[in-house]
Amino acid sequence: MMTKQFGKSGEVSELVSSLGWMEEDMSSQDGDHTPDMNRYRLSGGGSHGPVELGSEDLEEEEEEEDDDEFGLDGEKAPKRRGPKKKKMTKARVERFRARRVKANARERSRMHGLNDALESLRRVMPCYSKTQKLSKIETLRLARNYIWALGEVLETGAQPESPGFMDMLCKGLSQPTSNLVAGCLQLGPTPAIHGKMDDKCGAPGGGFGMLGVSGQAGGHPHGSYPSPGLPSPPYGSLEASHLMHLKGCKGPAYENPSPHECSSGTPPYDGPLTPPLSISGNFALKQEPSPHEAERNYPPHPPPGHAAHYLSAHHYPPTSMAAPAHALFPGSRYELPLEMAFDSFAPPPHMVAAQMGTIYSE
DNA sequence: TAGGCCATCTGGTCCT
DNA sequence: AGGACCAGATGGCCTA
Repeated sequence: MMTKQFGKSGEVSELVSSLGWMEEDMSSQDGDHTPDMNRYRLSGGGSHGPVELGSEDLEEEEEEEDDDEFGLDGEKAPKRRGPKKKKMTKARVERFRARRVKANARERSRMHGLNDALESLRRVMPCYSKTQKLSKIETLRLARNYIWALGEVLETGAQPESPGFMDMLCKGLSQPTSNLVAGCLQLGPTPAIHGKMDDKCGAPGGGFGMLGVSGQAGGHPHGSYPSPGLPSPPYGSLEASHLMHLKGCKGPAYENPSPHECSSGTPPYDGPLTPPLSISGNFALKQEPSPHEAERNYPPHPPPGHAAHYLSAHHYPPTSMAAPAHALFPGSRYELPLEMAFDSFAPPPHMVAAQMGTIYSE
């Protein structure tokens, strides 16, 4: 591996020159992460890095041709099979570098495209905030749940403000994300959210329903996760006793879909989170394409019929969440009257369906 | 300070 | 040969 020391002056100069081409490469990039780039030039300690592509590679290749018959302990090793490696001439090294530089640039832009797509996904999630971005994994999980939940709405005519809706949304999400979603979905029809959806979750001073979720003082069974991006806790006043209990409604659909689902550090879903109180009206959010999307000329959404068909045919997440959600939320589990719990901002199901048509027909 | 999240580089694999 | 995709490695930033 990279156990070789830079002892020879030739190697050092080669290293310097190889840093030079990196310099060129990086300066040609968008520059957002220039500090990050520098570390690759300077570290040289990692298992990767431009250093490896310099003359060292060249020398290693040449040495290999002489030495690779011998193992580490000097014993005769079997001859390497396959075509003999071509000599790394200067020209080949240069071509290799150039290709690597291009590949890096492509990979960067590919990942940027992926991030753009993720960002546009965030914007159609029930809880979108510029200041408090969902992580990638949470975005995907919430998207899955959202599709599932909307499918339920279309399929069964269930109320999107029904008790199960938020449970479906929060299924498998981390506690902070669940709290965030819960807080967002309780936004009332205030100018703060009508005016701008870019920071719904951060709408200060009300708009939130009177029923908090996982209140700081005592609310959530798993503790409170005040979200940094939230100016004030929108989830404040609901007693823990008003929250659903995991045991009460834990069924097949509430089990974590797969043991791998939360492998990236997110705690496994271990209970229903908060009582769904209202929907913030994100359904009515008309999305504007991001600059990147506009550039890319994304194909149009499928027609409403297609969407409805898809949702109805696949209204469960593609994992083991197989039970109809509405079957899992029998009756009221809340001690508060519905008229208190659901604010008027929640769109009725037919509006939801209509809005889905609007979204898909854009 | 540990842990989570992220951007980036890199080499491997598959495909055209 | 070259591009797309992927996963591993690395280190920075942020937060509890």
